[in-house]
Amino acid sequence: MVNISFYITDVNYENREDKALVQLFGRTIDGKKICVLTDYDYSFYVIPKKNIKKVMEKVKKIVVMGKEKIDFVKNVEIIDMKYLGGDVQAIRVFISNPNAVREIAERIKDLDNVELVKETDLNFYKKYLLDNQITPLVLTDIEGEVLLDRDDLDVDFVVKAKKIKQVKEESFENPSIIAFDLEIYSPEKKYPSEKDPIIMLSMVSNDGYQKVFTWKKFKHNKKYIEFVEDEESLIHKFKEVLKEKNPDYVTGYFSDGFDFPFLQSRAKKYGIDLRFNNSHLRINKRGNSVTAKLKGIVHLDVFKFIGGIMANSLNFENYKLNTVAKELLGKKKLDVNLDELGIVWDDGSDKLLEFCEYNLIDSQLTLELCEKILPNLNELVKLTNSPIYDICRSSYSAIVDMYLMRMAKEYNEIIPNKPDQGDASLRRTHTYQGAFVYEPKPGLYGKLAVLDFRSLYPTILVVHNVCPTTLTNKKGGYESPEIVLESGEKKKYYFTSKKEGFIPRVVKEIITRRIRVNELLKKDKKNPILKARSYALKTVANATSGYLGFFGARWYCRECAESMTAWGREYITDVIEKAEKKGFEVIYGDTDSIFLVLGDKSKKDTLDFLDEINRELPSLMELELDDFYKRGLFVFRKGEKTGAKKKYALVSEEGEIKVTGFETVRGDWSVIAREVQKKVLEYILKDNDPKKAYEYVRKVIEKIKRGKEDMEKMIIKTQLKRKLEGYAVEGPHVKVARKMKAKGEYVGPGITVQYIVTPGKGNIGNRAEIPEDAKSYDADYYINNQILPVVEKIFDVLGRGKEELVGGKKQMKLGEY
DNA sequence: ACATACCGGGG
DNA sequence: GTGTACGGTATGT
Repeated sequence: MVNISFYITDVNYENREDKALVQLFGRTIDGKKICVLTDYDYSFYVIPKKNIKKVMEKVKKIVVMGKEKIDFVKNVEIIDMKYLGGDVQAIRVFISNPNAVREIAERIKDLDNVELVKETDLNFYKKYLLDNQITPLVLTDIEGEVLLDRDDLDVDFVVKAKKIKQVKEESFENPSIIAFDLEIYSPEKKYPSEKDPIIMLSMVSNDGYQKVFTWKKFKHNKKYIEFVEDEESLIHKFKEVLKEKNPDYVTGYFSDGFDFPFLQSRAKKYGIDLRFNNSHLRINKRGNSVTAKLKGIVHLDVFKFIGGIMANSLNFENYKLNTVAKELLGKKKLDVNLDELGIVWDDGSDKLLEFCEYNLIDSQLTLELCEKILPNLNELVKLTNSPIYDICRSSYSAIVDMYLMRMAKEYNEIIPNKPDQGDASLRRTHTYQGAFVYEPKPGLYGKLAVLDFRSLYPTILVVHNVCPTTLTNKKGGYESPEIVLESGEKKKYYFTSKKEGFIPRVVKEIITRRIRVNELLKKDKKNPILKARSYALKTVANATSGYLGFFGARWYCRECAESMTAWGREYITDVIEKAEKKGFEVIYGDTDSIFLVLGDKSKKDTLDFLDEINRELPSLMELELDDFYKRGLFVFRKGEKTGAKKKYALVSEEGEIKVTGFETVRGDWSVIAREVQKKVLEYILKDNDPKKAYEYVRKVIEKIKRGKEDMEKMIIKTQLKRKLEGYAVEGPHVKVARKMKAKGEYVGPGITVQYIVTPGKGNIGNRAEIPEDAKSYDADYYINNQILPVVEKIFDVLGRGKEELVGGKKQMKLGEY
């Protein structure tokens, strides 16, 4: 028997003979990599209509034929539980083989007097963590036997655990991390496809290890560069280094979507199995979302988390590595022209050094970003009891789901099932009235104050006890504002005040914990762990309210969601009325925020108004000052005279631009369109010089008309997503792809098609040409479809129509203005 | 008007 | 092997 303390980093399971074993990978307190194996019987609940003992006897006897052996119910017991707030007597059913759960559950559903079967739709490792209330990344004590016959696992030792306990709060603080990044060879100005080889691989770890592996020799004096024979040995190197260093985490930027899938497909070419802990590198494709998973070494894709969960609060212009590194680290990528990589590689010149450095820096930045987000990941892990791998890729609803399930276990609540496809799509068709949005008057405004409710929906949920478990027909408790249903019928919902609902209770816990954390944070402003904790608590609280109306939610409750938005509308409109009574000009408001034009009011008047409102609000609710702003721009709705909701730009007193709702021009637009949009926003918001912006655009349009604009800037790039035969509707890029194929170029899914729209009549597709074959561009197309859509909304507000902009000559579609 | 296809991140 | 991403826009039919 040994006693060991360790931190769980990764949770998996393996099928052994007659049952599944949970595998807990982690790091011991003295730094050894460990895999702990433990028995676990999947358990779920059966709620009978009546005759619980009889039903239990029948359940006990169920036997099903598995692939190789017979599966049966291992054990049953009667247990008092709660389900959606009510007390129930349930049968708890234990099964050793998780693969048999679904079939046995189906058989039970067919028995007489069975009302509900619950908790069968959770996968094995999640269920293990929930049932045993195990939190990953928290110090875990085990007692067990060391196994000596498990060479298949790449760890320092393997232990079969008899007892597992988590007693201390201590969490895993110093994981070893390796960041990696690939560079791919590609012919000039083409985005690489999986037919192209990997030519560089950088690996950087937080213990100081730094390498760039590449297979073309050139002169250099850098220690970090190591030459290898060819692409094949480069891939072997990746595997070797990862096995040798055996880090807790391996990280990349968009490595779920790019680096790992690419590595996998190139490795396959050479018959290399990227195998860790007796398991392949697993690439999971679902729709457009790809994940890459290794067993025992946790893969964290920095982009997935920053561009997913964190993006909501960060609100960056985009989530490219360069932008994110600039914003979060104050560091930039090395500025090289990647279009030249292929040429430089073919030349084999010393310029390759620059690209190696570029490759290295990408890994360094990724590593730093990973360390930066680690506190946030850790706090969410501890809040939800989910493995960090899952948290890194989770949606908001998944995080709430996990948090509620974890709390359900603490409060003895049976977890509701996820809706099946039918239920989910039915829920999807039910819409309900959302938040109140005050329609802005389009224009450019000076001196603004923005106020918002701190966690409006979560506080409403708590204050009015909104929960599927408290929803009732009886009056006397909390009565929602009047709600207009889809049918036009008016209705109110009631929530009892006699008992606290499950969700209000757990959300209140979060809100009060966050208030406490924020108090500590005031004294210790830069503490990253406290910051991350506050952030995690806020994230979960805010997402819970949306979750109640989310079709895939376990604790779905449309009435709750409807009531919450109704109360929200009441609170915000009330504040708007009061502000107007005070003599403030309200210019805009959305859900939980209001925008005031200060005019002759002072900042102090604003703060006094805030105090006044807060004195009247229930204690948990609070209206806060978001900030004062120098200027704000509100634009028209497309083709209408009214203001567009959720679309505005503000400049802070420090001169920082905050843009909301303006879709920044994407990669499938021409360079010229992107350039124009960027400059126009800058001229107007930063320099406060609309005239300059206007003149700038006029000049660009002139230049385009004269045919003098750079052809390069007219190139539009679109990815080919399927085989040419697979298209029912052929867009311009598909037609161009056919031309490429006719010229003998490789054409297949994944390639990027570039084209320029040339003059002529008819479909854009018929006029789209391969850039090198295009002699001229269609000025009308570029003005009407690329430049004007980007700027017209902004100029409309400033009272300058686009007729002036394009000059006397009429453009297509101009009539409507 | 409706259907279809692509964007994001990555070289 | 978990879930069936998603909201927005342009082009074709």
